[in-house]
Amino acid sequence: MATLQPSPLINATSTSLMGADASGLVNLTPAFSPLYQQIKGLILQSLQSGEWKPGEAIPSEMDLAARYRVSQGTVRKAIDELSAENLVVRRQGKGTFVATHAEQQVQYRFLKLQPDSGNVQSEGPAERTIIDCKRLRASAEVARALSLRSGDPVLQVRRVLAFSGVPTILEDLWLPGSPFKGLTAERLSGYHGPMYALFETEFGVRMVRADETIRAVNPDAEQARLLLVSITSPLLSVERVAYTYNDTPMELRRGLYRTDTHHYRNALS
Amino acid sequence: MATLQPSPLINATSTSLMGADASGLVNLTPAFSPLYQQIKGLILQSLQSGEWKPGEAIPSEMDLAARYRVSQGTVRKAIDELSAENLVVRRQGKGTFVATHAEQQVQYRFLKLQPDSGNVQSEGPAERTIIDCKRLRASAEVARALSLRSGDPVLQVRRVLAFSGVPTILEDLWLPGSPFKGLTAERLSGYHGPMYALFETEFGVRMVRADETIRAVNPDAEQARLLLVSITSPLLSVERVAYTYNDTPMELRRGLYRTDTHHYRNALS
DNA sequence: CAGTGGTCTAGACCACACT
DNA sequence: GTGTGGTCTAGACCACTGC
Repeated sequence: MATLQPSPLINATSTSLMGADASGLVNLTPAFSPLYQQIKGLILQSLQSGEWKPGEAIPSEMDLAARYRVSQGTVRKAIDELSAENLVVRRQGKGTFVATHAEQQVQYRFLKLQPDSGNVQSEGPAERTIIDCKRLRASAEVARALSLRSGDPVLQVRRVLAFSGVPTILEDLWLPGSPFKGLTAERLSGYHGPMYALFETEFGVRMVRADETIRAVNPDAEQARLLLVSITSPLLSVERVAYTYNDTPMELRRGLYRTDTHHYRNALS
Repeated sequence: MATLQPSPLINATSTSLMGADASGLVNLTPAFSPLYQQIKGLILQSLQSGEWKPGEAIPSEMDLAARYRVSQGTVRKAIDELSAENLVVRRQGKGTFVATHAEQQVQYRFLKLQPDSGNVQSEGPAERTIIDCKRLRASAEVARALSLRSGDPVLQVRRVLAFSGVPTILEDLWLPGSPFKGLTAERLSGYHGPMYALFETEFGVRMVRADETIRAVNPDAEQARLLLVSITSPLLSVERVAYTYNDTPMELRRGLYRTDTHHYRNALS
């Protein structure tokens, strides 16, 4: 747990010092970024490298300020942004913690489907059924989404989520083969809790961001069978690409949602 | 443009002063809020009351600090939050401006439908056709969404948006009657630009936030006719409630989106 | 050039959580 | 009590905009 300053920080000015800056940070005017952004980048590196793991506390603001030789306020601003991006969670009086999908509060953060009446809590947990889990070669489409090459090994998972016995979500997932080596249907079935939490603890992969593309479609015969609907039923198609740190895509997920008792909720601001 | 301090600000402590606080702000410990939150509330009031109109600059941080008798940093934190909520826009070197739907950059901020290939810009503006615009009494459902009473006067608008000649969006809107007195089909047809921009300039109603409920549905006969699709085509149903300041609902909008050449895009974080 | 928002620091004190 | 994040202040300087 070395706390050496990893590399010289670059300040925004060419010649003058700022405030009571004690570390003599200097910079050429062009190609620069604010100090707190650089600090944010350094913290991000430590998050990526696994120096602090999901659920753990990161060093206090004072410690980080000492480590990077900047003021507490600068560290604070860096952490503020990380907190706004849901990468860390601040808890007054306790510390700042690496965000995790395993917490009760933010479980299923990426799942926007809600029951029409009542809330997500009142509904109880989804009943999960793994339909399939196999290793195969990436198609061109999957490869593009995951930034792989066509033919690279990928893992494909198909599962159904049911609420109160009603199958509501049919999902196909594609995961890059190497980071998820060792993932099996048994592993998935045996785990109770969010899938992204399992990814964190078992494979060290933390999803931080995702993009969804939504369409209205009709299911094919097998999809209709698994969701117990007719092939003429309109369904929501939700294609998600989920990213780890560094905007690295780590999952392609195609969901089919029944929206007769549930709806996709989105807040615009 | 009076700059009197509107009301005594309440500080977080009971007896001691904070820092070099010169205004002697005092408070009982229970029932409090941070100073910058109170400042934010005061700025919000001025935004609501129309003291500063969309597109205009609000006073500088220094001016506001003097007006409210707090430090610049406290005003800054208040404005930071307003900026994060898209209520104001900061422009370095120029000032802080009341956000507006009329700006080129953030036009159609609430419209998440995008062409499958290319971006929103490359597509060019939508061709708009007002189908209907009439005054009527709020149904129970509409009344609930708009926080009105059943039977209260509302305005209903139906329109179609087409891209490259292809009708893609069919929208029904309901607006509370009193704030939008004087809105007619001609007014809407004659206006080129975002509808929410017209609401700002003509009716002083600024939409700041919205919730969308999304489902997959089939159109009825008339909807299918207007969108040039069959009644078996799956369509995206997007029901939106848009809010002004103070979480006051000011619009109910039901959209039917064709998703054969477009898709609903959502970023999760 | 002056004025604006943006960055950085330093120090004080508050609210909260644990021990 | 000690340590954490949270608030508030004051002052300095930087970066950008427009006169």
